[in-house]
Amino acid sequence: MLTPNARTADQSDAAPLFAALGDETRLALVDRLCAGGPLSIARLTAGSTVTRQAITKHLQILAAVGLVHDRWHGRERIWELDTARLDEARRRLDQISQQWDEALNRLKRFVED
Amino acid sequence: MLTPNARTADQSDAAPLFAALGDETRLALVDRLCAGGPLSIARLTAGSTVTRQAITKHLQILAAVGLVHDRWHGRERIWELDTARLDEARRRLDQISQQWDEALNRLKRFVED
DNA sequence: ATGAAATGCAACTATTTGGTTGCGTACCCT
DNA sequence: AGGGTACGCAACCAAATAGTTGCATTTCAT
Repeated sequence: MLTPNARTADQSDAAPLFAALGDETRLALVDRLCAGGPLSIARLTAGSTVTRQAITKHLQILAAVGLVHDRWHGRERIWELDTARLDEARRRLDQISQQWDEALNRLKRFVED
Repeated sequence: MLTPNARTADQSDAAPLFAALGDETRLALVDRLCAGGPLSIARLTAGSTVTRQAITKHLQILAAVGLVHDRWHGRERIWELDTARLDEARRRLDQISQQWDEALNRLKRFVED
């Protein structure tokens, strides 16, 4: 429809995603799941400075924005990156950065006139 | 050098950047500065639900990660996107998403074996 | 069957965060 | 000169956040 006030269509709920990533511990968790594949809470806790319960909470926050999901395997709760959602998130990041890029180019053209 | 444990080189301080973007109000500010060019605090406050002081604080948070910077013009404090840093941030986002992408592909290959 | 391992749940705490109000100051304009 | 406009600074507040500890539950392995 391209209404005059179109702005920010898809990035409307980008803030919670950024917020979920805006923590060192959580970013490290994403990192480890990225590099190491599915891991149990105990595994993820080992090497971390914080307690298992803290790790659990962080994982739940990541799950709330769909970046990870869990699966039970015996007495272990295995967490893994949600590849579909993660890819979606990646595309959203690209999209936002592209929006910024376009806007910046417009600004540059404006300044250079 | 490609050491065995290379991971996360440049995304070390990505968390504060994500955190700065992880707030609706701040994301909206970035948005407005993106679309509308440099604006004063009063201008940025108009149309927002929160007070001028709140806006000021948010701008300072964005400034702390280098996304915006300010410049005095008479009695007005003009805020604008820091294009250089923003571009850097954009590239960092791309880089992280690419890292994720590669890791996910590795995971997929691993699963499909 | 029993003990250790992996986890959940709940209560509690301290710090950070997002926001406010009140008041003072600098600047512009008529 | 004097009033309105744009802003800073500081104190304050409520809610959210990141973390803890303590205890109960399930599951595995011997």
